[in-house]
Amino acid sequence: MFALVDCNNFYASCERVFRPDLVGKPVVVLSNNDGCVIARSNEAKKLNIPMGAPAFKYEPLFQKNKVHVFSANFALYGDMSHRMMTILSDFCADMEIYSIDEAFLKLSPLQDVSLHEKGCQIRDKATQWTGIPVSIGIAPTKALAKVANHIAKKYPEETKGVYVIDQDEKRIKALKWLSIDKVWGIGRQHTKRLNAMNIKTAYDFTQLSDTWIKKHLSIVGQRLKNELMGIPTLDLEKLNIKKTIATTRSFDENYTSIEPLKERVSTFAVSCAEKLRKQHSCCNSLMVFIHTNGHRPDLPQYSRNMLIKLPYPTNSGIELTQFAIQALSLIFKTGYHYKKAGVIVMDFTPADNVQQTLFQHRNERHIPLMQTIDMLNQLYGQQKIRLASQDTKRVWKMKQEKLSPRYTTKLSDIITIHI
DNA sequence: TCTGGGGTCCTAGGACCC
DNA sequence: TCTGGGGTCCTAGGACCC
Repeated sequence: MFALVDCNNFYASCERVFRPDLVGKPVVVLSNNDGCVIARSNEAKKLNIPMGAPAFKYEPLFQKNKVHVFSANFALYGDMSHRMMTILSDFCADMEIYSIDEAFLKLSPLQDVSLHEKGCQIRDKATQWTGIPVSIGIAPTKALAKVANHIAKKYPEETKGVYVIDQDEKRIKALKWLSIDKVWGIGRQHTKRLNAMNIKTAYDFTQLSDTWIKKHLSIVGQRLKNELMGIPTLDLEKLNIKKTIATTRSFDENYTSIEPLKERVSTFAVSCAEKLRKQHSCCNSLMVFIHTNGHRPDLPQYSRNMLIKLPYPTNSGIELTQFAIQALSLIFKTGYHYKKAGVIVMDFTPADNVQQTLFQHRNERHIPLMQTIDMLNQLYGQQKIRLASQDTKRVWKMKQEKLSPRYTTKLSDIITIHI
């Protein structure tokens, strides 16, 4: 059986762990730049604040309802996630970390307790040890575990946050209850098409013919149907090596010249290189993109990307920066207000198994240099060592007006308790 | 004034090979 | 009159997830 453990309103719950005074009150967390709402407590959801709501448009509603607003604090969320996953892995080594706030556990047959009791044990320990409430769905397939999780979340009173689908009647009842757009793997486009055919629930979906599903939703849809029918088709995926890595940001203001863009792109390339080294990969291709603000149709729009094949695989921040700046220079045009840029690296090879080429290869001396930079940055704080092309004067700032302390990852931010 | 960031997988079609 | 058959690799685009 698969158990899906999902943290409730994860980012909002993280903010509450060290602010117990906020329990029962509406809390929202904003995206980078304090742009839009990316997490909401149940109380905030009840105020009809949608996911992705632009913060500036909802400011009056926040004020009126005393909504507690936070800037995204990914240092905190990442650390809390790590704590959660560590606790879950104690219960079950056979685990897939599916996202920052979700994990699938593969439960082996239990002797002493029922599945439901097991789920309750996991829920209690996870919540007590991290302070974050979780919901758990247990079922014979991953897609059905997702369905069970939905039920646990939707009916916290009745289920106490744990729901098990272990009989066919329960499976069918659940599928008839779940509307098609809530099914894992069915997004907006598929919903539109299915609704047009009068397919409204997950159950309706399982009644479609294999041929139709395969033709219109490809093999992915076929797998989903199997899973919903209770036929295990998807297994845990444990390989955690990424296939693409990106660092992209919107800017607080618009840039019209290439200089500030060069600085941003350098910083993004350095960040990609760091992430590459963390997973011991080198990349063979790099893409840079820039674009104007799509929400301003009154301004001239421009959007381009440039993908370059590197002459040799590398994870050196210096080399990637050089290539990224080259790419940027090729696509930059004056006369536009740039709002966003990014660097994406792809086409990886293992760092310890790099194929050399005859004429050009990476600067080997960068390897120990990057190790030293990584070490210093880890010791003295992120980006302590930077390239000269980066923002050495710390001019660039993300809008983060409501940032909470880094309670768990910064010594000076640890809370003091007065007794 | 102000609207996020980071991923995965699949398919069709073109270019190429013998 | 009539013009084969069987592959691989790559890319862009579309769908999805959190």
